[in-house]
Amino acid sequence: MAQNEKITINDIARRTGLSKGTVDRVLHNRGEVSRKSYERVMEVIRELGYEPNVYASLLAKGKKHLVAVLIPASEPGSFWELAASGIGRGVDPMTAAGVEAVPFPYDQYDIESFRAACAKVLEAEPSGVVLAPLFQGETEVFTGKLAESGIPYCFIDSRPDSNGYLAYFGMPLYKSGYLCADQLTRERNIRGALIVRVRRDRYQQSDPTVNRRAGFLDYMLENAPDCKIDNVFVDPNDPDGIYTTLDGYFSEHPEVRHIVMFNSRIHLLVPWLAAHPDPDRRVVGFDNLKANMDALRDGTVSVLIGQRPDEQVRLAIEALAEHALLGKVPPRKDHFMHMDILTRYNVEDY
Amino acid sequence: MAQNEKITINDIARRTGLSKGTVDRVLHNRGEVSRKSYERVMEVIRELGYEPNVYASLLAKGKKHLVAVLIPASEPGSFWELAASGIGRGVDPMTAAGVEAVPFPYDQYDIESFRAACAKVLEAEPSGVVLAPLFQGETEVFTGKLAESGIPYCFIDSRPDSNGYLAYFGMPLYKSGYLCADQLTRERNIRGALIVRVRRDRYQQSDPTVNRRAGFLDYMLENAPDCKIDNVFVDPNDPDGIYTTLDGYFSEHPEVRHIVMFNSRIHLLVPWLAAHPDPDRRVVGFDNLKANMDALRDGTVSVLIGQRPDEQVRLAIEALAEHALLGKVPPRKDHFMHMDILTRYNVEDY
DNA sequence: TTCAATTCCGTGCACGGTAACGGAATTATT
DNA sequence: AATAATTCCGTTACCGTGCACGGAATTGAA
Repeated sequence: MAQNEKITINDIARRTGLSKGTVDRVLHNRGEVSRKSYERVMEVIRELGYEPNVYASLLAKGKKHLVAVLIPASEPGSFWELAASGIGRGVDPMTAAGVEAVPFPYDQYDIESFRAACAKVLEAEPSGVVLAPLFQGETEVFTGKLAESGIPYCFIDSRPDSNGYLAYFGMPLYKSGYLCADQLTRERNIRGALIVRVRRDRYQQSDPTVNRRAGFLDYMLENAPDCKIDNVFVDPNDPDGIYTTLDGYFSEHPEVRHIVMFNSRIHLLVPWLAAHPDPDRRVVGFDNLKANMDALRDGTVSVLIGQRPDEQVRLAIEALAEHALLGKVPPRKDHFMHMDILTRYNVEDY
Repeated sequence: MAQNEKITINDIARRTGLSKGTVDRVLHNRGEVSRKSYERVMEVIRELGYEPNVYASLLAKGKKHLVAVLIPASEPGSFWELAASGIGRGVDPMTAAGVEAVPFPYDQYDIESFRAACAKVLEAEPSGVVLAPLFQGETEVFTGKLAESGIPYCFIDSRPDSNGYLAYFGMPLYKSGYLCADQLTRERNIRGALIVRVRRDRYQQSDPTVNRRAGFLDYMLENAPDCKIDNVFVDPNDPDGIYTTLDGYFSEHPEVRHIVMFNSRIHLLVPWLAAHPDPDRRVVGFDNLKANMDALRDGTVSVLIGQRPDEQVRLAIEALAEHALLGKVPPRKDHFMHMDILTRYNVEDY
């Protein structure tokens, strides 16, 4: 494959009668070049269509690009563990291109640990940052600092109203509630559905669950207005409480069958569900945690809606890498990812 | 970020008392090295955990790696157009790493054009080949030649029984028929279903459709043994014929409602479906062609099962790139990809 | 006009690896 | 033992960029 000869800065130097040192100064516009020479060089660059040789550049400055990934610590079986798995995966070709992604974990329930992680990130002087905006105010403070330092950043999972980010990768949250409702209501005349929420929701509402619930309720309003919809609250750390809560509710409301949760914790209901089998009940939850997928396999959960958090992380890293390496800016800012419908028949290869 | 110092071939040269020329010869085992020196070098390499610097290597040999993608010409709106779109996308970080993927299209109905494309690929001396085994015999001949030349290759879409490939990326075909049946039979007592096949199937059975049909029939046998299942054959190039065929069948069998196709051509049925709306009818097809997705949006098709052909191509290219650049061999050979369930509620962001 | 201060630019080494070339050391041949 | 043939290995010139250093050219001040 005889490519058309790649042109180098030497070619440009020769063409302009200048030296490669000067051409280099122009390319990285770090001054010390007369206006006349500058323009002449730029002209020839455009004319010949010069493109820098990435390996040579990388080799010369011997610098690896660091992409910091600022997400909650990945406790085993948690949603953020899935996200974290996107850091290593699929990034190998990029590693070869001189990009290294490094996680900066923090405790998602402790704002102080978030602040500490942010400080560490700034200290590491990364070429880019991937983060999930869990703490709204603090996130704003941090991204402000990033902007000051000229460090680009991408959001995943959710997205604040600000505007300075390079790109966002996440599920369309409102629509996912809609989809969820459609999967729950296969039958025409659904009588009732129960929304199970974790107790924390009452105080600290997370963006994803709020939006999903909104989409869900709108769908039901449009398509099943007569359906009774109830809410119960449970404590994730109290399995017995969950069991008795469900027992209590369903003994009072035998006409209600279907169950939905808008966070990733549907697996918490498995003990009760397994103890009260009902082939006509539909149970819909979110996210492909291992425990959730197991529940899908044994039939206690009907459908999971997945969003591939690992892909979100990977794409965000890629976007930042391309920005760092080639100066590329993604054509769109907001990338709403596909919502995967998981059933027992397609969960195996997920 | 002060990394632990990267060790270079110079370090190894110093440690062994040899020169970097010798170390290089060992690394690429191109002979002219005494057994003793060879082993000494290998020992130190292991000891220090040497890893070659990819950019330096790439820069020095100034060679781009070529990955040939041997798939049918991407006619607009066809399945292979989707696959071809994976060639450019997401490969950018790899382009930076010195890998270029180039399509070698051929006519999927003309074995001669396939042979010609194969010849071109061999001539181009690629570092790897991605191909879909449409012509069984000829594919075997070609992969034999690749093996002779030591060129690794990956299959996508489908996979022959041979064993020399580096990796395979595709949908689990049999299981996809199973999934398809589950999506078709939401209701308990389904009366009948119609399988629409393209006429060519009778003579040249493609692997994917055969396997899908097998999975479908097995599911029905297990879960809905009383369901009547019929087959009709249509000619893709004769829209009127399709219309009258369906008209004819359904006037004779009003009790049958649901329709399924195992190739990517479900969109061929849209004119008839649109003219005969039925809210209780379920129509399931495969692959996210634009025409199919449009049918999903307007409600004529209920569910599509997608396999992300672009991802398959991308992953195959990546695997070959890693092999070429770093000598990595994928841990598994067979990668069965997730089957996406598409409905009108999640088709937008696909 | 002369010398100092800027501004601008060329030179040359480094980055880590590749591969051609030729020479030293070893072995084979007469 | 002398010469030829091998085997083995070191040297060296790249690949295209980045960047420090120093010097030439230009401008300013005296």
